[in-house]
Amino acid sequence: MVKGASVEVVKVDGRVERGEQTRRQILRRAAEIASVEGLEGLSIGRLATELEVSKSGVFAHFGSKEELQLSTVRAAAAIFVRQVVEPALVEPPGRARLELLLDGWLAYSENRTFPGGCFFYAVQAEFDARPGRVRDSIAGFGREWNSYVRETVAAIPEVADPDQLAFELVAFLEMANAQSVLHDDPHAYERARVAVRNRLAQAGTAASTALR
Amino acid sequence: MVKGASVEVVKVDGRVERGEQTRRQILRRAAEIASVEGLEGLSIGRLATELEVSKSGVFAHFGSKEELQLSTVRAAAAIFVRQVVEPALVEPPGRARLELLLDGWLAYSENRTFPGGCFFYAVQAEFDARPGRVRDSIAGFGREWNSYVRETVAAIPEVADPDQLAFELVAFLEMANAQSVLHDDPHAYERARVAVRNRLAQAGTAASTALR
DNA sequence: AAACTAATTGTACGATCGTTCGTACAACTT
DNA sequence: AAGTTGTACGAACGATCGTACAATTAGTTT
Repeated sequence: MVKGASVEVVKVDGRVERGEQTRRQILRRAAEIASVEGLEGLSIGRLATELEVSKSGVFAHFGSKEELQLSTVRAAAAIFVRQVVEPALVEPPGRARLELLLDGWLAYSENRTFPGGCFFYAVQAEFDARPGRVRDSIAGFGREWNSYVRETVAAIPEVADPDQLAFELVAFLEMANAQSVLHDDPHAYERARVAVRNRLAQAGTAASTALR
Repeated sequence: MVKGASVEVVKVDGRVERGEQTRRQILRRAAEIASVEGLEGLSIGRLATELEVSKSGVFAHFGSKEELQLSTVRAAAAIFVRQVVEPALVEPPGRARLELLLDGWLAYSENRTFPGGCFFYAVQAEFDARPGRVRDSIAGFGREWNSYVRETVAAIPEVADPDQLAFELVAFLEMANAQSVLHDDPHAYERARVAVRNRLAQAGTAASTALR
């Protein structure tokens, strides 16, 4: 067996290697800025200044601001998946996985993975009413997230209406993020945890169907 | 009695009258734009072009962009109060007033009083992580709204924890707005109505305390 | 009719925006 | 060693941003 042949994929070009590292640094910083200032408030010049590189150097990586925004959204989605979705996969589908998922989300918001709180909360509100590829991309990730929560909820046998329950649970999460960031109120997360616990307890009883 | 003496307040100066009307038109349009593009995306030049007045004419009314933003927030708050808060006052404090308030909010979002959905949802997410007077103003109105919902909830005798219930109810409203605008999904409002009905039914039973 | 006042306008400014272009240099290929 | 490729740079572009200020128009007061 040739050593390293399967570790270093195909390319070992030091130039593109360096380029990709620069690109990663740009995108990480871009996601941080965008979570605070929005994807429109994110400017190429400011990004270059903060990273101490040239404006044209930043621009060359993406070719247009729209492409930078799209790449930033994708990069933030990867961070979100690694921080929220993947840790919950250690549990098999069911209530335990759901609780890990929701707790993971609240931790992701609370520990300020992005300085402005949840990246997607910020950019969804920014682009929800505009046309364009950036909005479509954001909406696509939002749909993916909603679907995943719904499926995770649906894996619990007692749940009667997964769509409805997923709607309410995600509402608690986003509300906690919004209240915490806007009002510097750490109690919001405890409110959300109580709401989640209460709602899941309700879903586990026959009363949930009787209440219709 | 002198006719009209109490109707036309003190001033009858046609110039300031015209000025105030212009100002109202500017602010109405500004709130519409800001609900879609945000308060930063709102530019004085664009505002002037759309209203077919001069850029300096718009600017003169406010003296700075920050003052325009602050005035826009106040104008939007007045519209919100008239459309959501005041109609619910026809009912005395209690469950009926709360239901009117929540239904009023959902209608305010659903019928697109502002083209981008709820004005405050949009600008809260935009300014929540930035410092400054505009953020402070938005946060102030947000606190007022939260307090009012909490007090309205607290007027219902069966409610054990008004803070918690208000948190959850508002979460449903904002989630409906967000889903509706981003995904063009009118069903989101029905989801919110179901969630509200279900949660209020739960609050009216002894089970709400037993579930702790 | 003249003097005054308030709303609105036109012109101009410096700064910053996204974008384009030619160039410099390091790294890889032959 | 010579040639090619990829990243990063500096300078400049037209457009738009918020802002400043003098001129103009419309309405009120004397």
